[in-house]
Amino acid sequence: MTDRRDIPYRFEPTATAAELHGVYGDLAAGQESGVGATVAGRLMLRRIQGKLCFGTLDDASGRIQLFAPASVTPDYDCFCGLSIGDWVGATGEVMKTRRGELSVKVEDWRLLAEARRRFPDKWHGLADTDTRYRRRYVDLWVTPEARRAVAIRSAMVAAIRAELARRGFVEVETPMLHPIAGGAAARPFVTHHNSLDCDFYLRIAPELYLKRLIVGGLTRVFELGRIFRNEGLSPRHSPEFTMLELYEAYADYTDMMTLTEEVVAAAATAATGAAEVPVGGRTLDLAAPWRRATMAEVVSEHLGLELPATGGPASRAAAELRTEADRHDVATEAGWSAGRILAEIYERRVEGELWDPVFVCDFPVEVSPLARRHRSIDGLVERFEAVAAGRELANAFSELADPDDQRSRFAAQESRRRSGDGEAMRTDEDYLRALEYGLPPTGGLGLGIDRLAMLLCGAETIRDVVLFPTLRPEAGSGES
RNA sequence: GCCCCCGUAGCCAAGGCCGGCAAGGCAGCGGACUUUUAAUCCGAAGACCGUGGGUUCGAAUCCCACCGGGGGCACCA
Repeated sequence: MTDRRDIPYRFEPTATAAELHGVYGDLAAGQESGVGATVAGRLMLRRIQGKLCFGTLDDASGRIQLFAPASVTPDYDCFCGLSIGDWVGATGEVMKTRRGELSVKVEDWRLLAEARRRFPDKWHGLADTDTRYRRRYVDLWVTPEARRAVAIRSAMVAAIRAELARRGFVEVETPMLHPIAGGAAARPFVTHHNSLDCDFYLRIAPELYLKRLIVGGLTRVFELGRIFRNEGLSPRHSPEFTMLELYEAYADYTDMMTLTEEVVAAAATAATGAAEVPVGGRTLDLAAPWRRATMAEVVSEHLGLELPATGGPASRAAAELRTEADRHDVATEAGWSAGRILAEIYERRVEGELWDPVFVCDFPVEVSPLARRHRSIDGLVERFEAVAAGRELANAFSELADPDDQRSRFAAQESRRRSGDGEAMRTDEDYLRALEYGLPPTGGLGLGIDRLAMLLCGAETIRDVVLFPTLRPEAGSGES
């Protein structure tokens, strides 16, 4: 008759494992439903009893047992000869075994794909991280957390899009190939376009293009996409990662705080069922509202003394902060303002200690070349970083709209670049031209999607929320 | 770029300090078994011990270099 090794061109499952458990979970042990179903998936376990064979089939939804008596199952010997890892489609009555395991009685079956390579140990799975990342297609079958991370991340991103759509934001796509790598301080990847015969940079941020769109009259825009930074790898850094950036006309950074805490809490609830998530054995409560504090406040709290936030490089405030920096082993440079030193102490010694979500507000102007000057404090800008579980989640500001101020900020960056700072920003003349057409008051926000996914998944490394992490290419072709 | 740790069969792994025939389990192969749940039982097999050098009568084990991974530092508005 039919050759069971023949692979069909299409196959129609009528139910998933989860659906069958939902509908027939109440069957009594040993009971037959009288209803047939067709399931498909990978055979992950197999128990042969002579004239009776049990298999465990995994599909995207979960697991279902295959119950195959020799008297019922066609080509029974072939069925028993299936390997762990083979893709199988099976049709038959839904029933429960005497021991109460919901099963499909295999009255017909097809091999859908052969697993020529042996699967990892059914109990211990994959322990070698290198293999897990390089062969994610195997890892996804044997590591439940890997599948869970995919589901959580997907639900999280969907919820973010839904929240933004509900608020009237328009999703756009701006270039990834940039003639000038702008919008952040980072080293870019360089590539070359042949027919234009010029170099392009993979974007390090979409910021400058999105603000051009605010100038263009799109008053609420966002982009959710990959950006690239040619820098070191770590459990929190990947050369390519996903960023949400959004811009809202007529809004300032306080509006961005409200938006951030609401969107993040909604995403957490949608993805994990609660705004409280377990992270490293502790609980992180992401429910709004989050604490708001100035950088000077959080640093003062952490060091246990009142510290100033502003003052020129020669001021008493700067001297006082430099003393504290030295005391806490934070390196500073001559010529730094009080705010710059404060920011350095914050980044090196305080940020990692902040557990509950907090908006750390008001950064020094020198490290924020695209943010608008603070409305009441000289030397600072209206900017915040959202921090949770010691990790930076988001960065936002009241956007700098004044083209003259922006030009002088770019000039300051250029002079830094001349003195050897490879990450300083370049002047973007077209962006200045856009500002000269008029950018209304605007609030902008950047949110690290991978970092948030890490929190929601309880992941210790960014590689666990990225399907195919960047690795050095394999030298050989593979094993066996 | 620097420092530390790891690499033993398709997978999980013992052995490494203190050099002497490379344990065990899963998967795979052969056999038994009609209600199993990591099925069980019997049998046979499977290893350039990451790669290349060195020390030694003898190296998975000690030393050096390299490759790959992990962690830390630096870098990361």
